[in-house]
Amino acid sequence: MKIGNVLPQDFYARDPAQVAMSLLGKVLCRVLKRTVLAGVIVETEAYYGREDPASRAHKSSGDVATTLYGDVGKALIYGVHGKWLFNVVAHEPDGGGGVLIRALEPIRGIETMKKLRGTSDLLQLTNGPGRLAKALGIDKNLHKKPVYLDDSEITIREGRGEKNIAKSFRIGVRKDLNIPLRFYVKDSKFLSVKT
DNA sequence: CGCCAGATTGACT
DNA sequence: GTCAATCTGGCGG
Repeated sequence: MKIGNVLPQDFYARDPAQVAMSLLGKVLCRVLKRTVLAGVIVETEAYYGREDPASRAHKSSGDVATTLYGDVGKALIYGVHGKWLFNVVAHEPDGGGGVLIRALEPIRGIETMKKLRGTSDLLQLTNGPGRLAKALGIDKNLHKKPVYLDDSEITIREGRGEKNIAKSFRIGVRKDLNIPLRFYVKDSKFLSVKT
């Protein structure tokens, strides 16, 4: 699997749902010390701003909400239930929103990921937002880092094209919108939930 | 200032 | 099936 160039910042200057769908098949690349950890994105979810009851920007003016309305293409690390979740800020110029990365197919640094995750089961390595964050050594230190700079510790790059895309409602959300905002590669073995 | 909820996971009864 | 862990921000549950 060849890892391509980083995606430009304006890739993220679109509707979050568009970006979420376009990110499938792209490669999330993490440089940890000297090791490259990477995986193909196979599952994403879109979140909007104040109008989205599931968004952290819904009734908030804190740092996370501000970041959701700030520069696109920045990593947004969100802590919940004792885990770190990895998002990318993505929205149109006048809006707010982001994309949650929910699952990866590991392609580089698999041994390191196994060590970080404490499991040797390839299929369990990155099949969930909290799991992939742990497998890639993602934590609050990466908050607000740009993912569109080639020498960044965390980047998103060109990968393979995906056509077999399906959608569903978001996972684990109590107050969802009435539209499907989860996107995934239909036949991937690395999804966070079976479909 | 303390308590609760939240986009989850894994351990335990 | 139930429960707790880690962290942030809103609210007085």
